[in-house]
Amino acid sequence: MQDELGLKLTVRIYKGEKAFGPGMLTLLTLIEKTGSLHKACESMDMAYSKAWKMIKETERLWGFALTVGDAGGKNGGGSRLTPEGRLLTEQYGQFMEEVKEKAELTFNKYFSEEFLSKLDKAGKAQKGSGN
Amino acid sequence: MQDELGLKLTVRIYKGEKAFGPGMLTLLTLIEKTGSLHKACESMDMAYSKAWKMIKETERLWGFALTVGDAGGKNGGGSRLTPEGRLLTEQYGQFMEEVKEKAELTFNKYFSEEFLSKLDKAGKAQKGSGN
DNA sequence: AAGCGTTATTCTCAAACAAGAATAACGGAG
DNA sequence: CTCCGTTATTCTTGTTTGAGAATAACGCTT
Repeated sequence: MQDELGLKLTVRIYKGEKAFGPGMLTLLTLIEKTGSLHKACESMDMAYSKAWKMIKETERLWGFALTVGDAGGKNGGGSRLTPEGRLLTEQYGQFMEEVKEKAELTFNKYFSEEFLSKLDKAGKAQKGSGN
Repeated sequence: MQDELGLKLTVRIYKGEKAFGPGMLTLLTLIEKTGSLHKACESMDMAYSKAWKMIKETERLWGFALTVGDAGGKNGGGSRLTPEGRLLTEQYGQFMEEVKEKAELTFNKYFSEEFLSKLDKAGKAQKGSGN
């Protein structure tokens, strides 16, 4: 059996350069959930160094910190979101969700069974034609 | 404030693997316009070999040809879209356009001036932001 | 003081990706 | 019958990407 048709959307916010995308959403969400950049990286299977660079770069672009971290202490330390980090994460998340929902509906409209069978027919019609 | 905030959407159709995206749209559109894969590649500054591989791979996934080409002849030959190729290109193009339009509206709703100033305030509320 | 788990930072190495060269075949035009 | 511009195909090379190691500092806990 053939694979079903599916849609994948990537929603990125730019500020000249790329300023926020799905990777940051996952990362910051996991930092908030786990309280640690280290654990967040493990969860999403991303190298710590990469995550750290991503965050630094994003912070540079926005001009404010998204996370704050402490090394040492009870559990070795940890990271948490700044208010701006939390706000941005939340807003982007909701935005992306809404866009995806709408896109999914639009997708079903354009790539319906009807269209697919039309595609199929076009294929059959093509037998020995010299367009 | 420096650069304005902007949105970039990538809309990809999957059939298990990636089956159609913005690159194919541009490529096929240019083939239709120029009548040649060679010229299309030049126009969009893409290596011929890469474009050719992309097309082959996409055709494999869909199970039908998207382009047909002739080597030799009056102008050296050329390529054109099959009916399915044309249909798919058109449909994806319209779909993508509609999704982008809607997403743009949603973007303006979520990343309004109001939200941006809220973000700014959150930043000010944060004490010594010695980043 | 040693150990632990973390943040922070830089470096090295391999894999993925894309560009461009090289080669062959084709068929009309000069 | 060679030249031209194309399709078609593979190979080499350089760039970009990301993973993981290495190193240091930190502050609880034992």
